[in-house]
Amino acid sequence: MATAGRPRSFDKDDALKKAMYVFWEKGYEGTTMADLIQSIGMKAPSIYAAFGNKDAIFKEVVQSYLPIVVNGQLKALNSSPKIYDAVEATLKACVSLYTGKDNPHTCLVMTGAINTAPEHTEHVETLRALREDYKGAWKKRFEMAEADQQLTDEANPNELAEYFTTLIQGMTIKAKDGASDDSLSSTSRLALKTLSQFINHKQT
Amino acid sequence: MATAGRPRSFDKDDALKKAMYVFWEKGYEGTTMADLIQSIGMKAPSIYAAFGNKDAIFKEVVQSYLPIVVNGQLKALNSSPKIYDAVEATLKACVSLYTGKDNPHTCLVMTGAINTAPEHTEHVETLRALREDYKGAWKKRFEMAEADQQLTDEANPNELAEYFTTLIQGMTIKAKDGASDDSLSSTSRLALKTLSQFINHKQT
DNA sequence: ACATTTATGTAATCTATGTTATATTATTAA
DNA sequence: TTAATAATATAACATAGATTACATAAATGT
Repeated sequence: MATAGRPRSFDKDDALKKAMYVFWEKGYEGTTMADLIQSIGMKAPSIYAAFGNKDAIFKEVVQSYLPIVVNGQLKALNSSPKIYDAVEATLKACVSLYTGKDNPHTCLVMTGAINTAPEHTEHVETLRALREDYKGAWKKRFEMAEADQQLTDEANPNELAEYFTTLIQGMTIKAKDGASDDSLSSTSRLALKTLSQFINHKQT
Repeated sequence: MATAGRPRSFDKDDALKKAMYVFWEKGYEGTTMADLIQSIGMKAPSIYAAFGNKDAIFKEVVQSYLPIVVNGQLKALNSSPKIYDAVEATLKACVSLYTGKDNPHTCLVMTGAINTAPEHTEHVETLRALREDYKGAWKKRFEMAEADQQLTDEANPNELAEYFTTLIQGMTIKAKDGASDDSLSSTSRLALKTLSQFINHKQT
């Protein structure tokens, strides 16, 4: 039921999405309120009324960004029972995201808040924690593969997770620098050569 | 011979070094003139007289940082005629730099200017070009190895260069997030497993 | 000694950017 | 129709950060 008062003349979710793309492309420090005002198409007071301040908008933006990673990469990570195929699919999902024609060529979580002023280290820490979670998801997937005897004795889930997430983090900078889909794909292909050495081919 | 006028009461090279560490740790946007004033220990007018403005200081800082990469990583890249050993040594040099106890845990060229305001994209572009040069050095090294028949026919110098520099860029973010020497070292070890698959073991 | 030159510190200034005060408008409830 | 509520735009405000004006200090050259 509608409540009293003048109704909002814009859709908040739509505005959030627009803000997300701005932060995604320019990062927290590179984004100004003027940028957000322009992309959302509403004046400052309306935006402040709807979201709070710049920090609050960024927080909501980060939350609204997460499903992109969850529904893309983390879903791909569990898309196949075969660990090699799952990793291959996940890297493909990364490359698609980082070179997609309808979105900024990087990852908000990876490059959204690198060098902030001291008063905004909160966001740096938030994203760092998300990167840690992200690596945790990879580790868990490798532990599953290990339990499933798909990995050799030499394989270490934690090390493999670090290896792949390091590579992916590097890709987000490469993409921001303009790396092509082909370029990132061949890097993925090379990365998989390491994984293949840890795949257990014996039948149990 | 000394020229007329009151002599400068600080050493410019020393000041530049101090400024370098600040920018190295905090990046262009994360560094304020107040930070530089404090670390150099001289007031604004003296710093402006010696260097110009913040942009000019950053430019000098970047130039003064380059020898660290050249004398460390790029020297390591040519430290052995054997490509595998050379790459291994280079990765080791990276890890040492990114976890060294006397310096910020990242690379100024990789993370020094990621999200700047539009008026400072010049620095983003400068660092991007340096990253390109860096990758070029890797590519050249792999081309040498190729000419020396150390690589298999499947090996592609450009792809190998992209692969390793992507990984190294990822390491700079991992290190900034607090990754240990051991962690980065094991990532290096895994990365080398890909390279080993491209090493030509035949005698010619 | 004195003029000239350059560096220095204090304090002001300029500017970009985040945020809010005020008046107005559009809606619901009675 | 009128009161209450909430959103809106304009325009002002606040603040952090880069930069500079000005007076003073320390050197050189004559």
